[in-house]
Amino acid sequence: MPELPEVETVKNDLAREITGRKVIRCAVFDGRVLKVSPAVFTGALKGKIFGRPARRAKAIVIPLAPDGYLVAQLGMTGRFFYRKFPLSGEESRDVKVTFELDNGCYLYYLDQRMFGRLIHARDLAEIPYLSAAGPEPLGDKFTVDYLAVALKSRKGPVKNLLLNQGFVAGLGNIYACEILFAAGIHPEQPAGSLSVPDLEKLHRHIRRVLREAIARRGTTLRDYRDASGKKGGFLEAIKVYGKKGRPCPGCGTSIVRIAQAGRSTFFCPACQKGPKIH
DNA sequence: AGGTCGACCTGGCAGC
DNA sequence: TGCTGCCAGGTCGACC
Repeated sequence: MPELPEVETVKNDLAREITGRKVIRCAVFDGRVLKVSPAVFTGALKGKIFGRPARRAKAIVIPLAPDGYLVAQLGMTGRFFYRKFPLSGEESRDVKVTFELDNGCYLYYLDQRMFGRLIHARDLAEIPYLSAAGPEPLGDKFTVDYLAVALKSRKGPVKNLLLNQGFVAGLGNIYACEILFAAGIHPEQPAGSLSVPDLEKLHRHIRRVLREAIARRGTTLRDYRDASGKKGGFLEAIKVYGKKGRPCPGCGTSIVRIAQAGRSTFFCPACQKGPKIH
């Protein structure tokens, strides 16, 4: 489900609500979202105080006092829900882990498909996903020069490289499609064959699309919710993702769906020319 | 080493 | 009304 803008939104919500709160009780309802046994996990979390949550790639990193971290990878359908009152009945269907806090409120981790993980770590270096993540697209290290070097000699389609977290951290299927549409770049264009103007456009639109999506609190296609249970507002700004057969907002041509590396790609064959090398 | 594919899960929806 | 097959915001390990 969640790509950078959605994770950033949830992280900001959590920062407001749980920073400085102590975990009074922790209960696990399905250990498959953990990497250790429920007993080990709850033992590690009980009595800890949440520091201010941060985001790295698509992970939420919550420092714990006096030591350690809680790292959440939301996968496709993982989500946090912060509430003053306990969930009940239908609401609690996908609840996997519950944290009772010292202000009487509850933090829930829910996950329908259970591709997400809650990880307790003493040190962030223990988590390969974090070590392997490339530069943050909204950070200082993500420059046009970085793009030029990183893409050089890459033969694969540019769309696939955008999804590679080691190349740039945080993009997923929705924003990769939207960014390429905004930049006018064909998703099958070999990454290494992009011109300098294309690299500049790609860089600019990666940042612009992500910033706008964060401002609108992410995209809800179906499952995504923020930490108070609300949908994101970027759906109305989506131009191509999920819009096969609908007219391109730029030129009216029908949006096309193809599969790349086993995942759907949506694009406008008229506005996104190429691939130039075939 | 770069790139692709299936597996991991549950559930909603289209089509028959 | 079933039933079947396809699809889904991600990541990982196996393989070519």
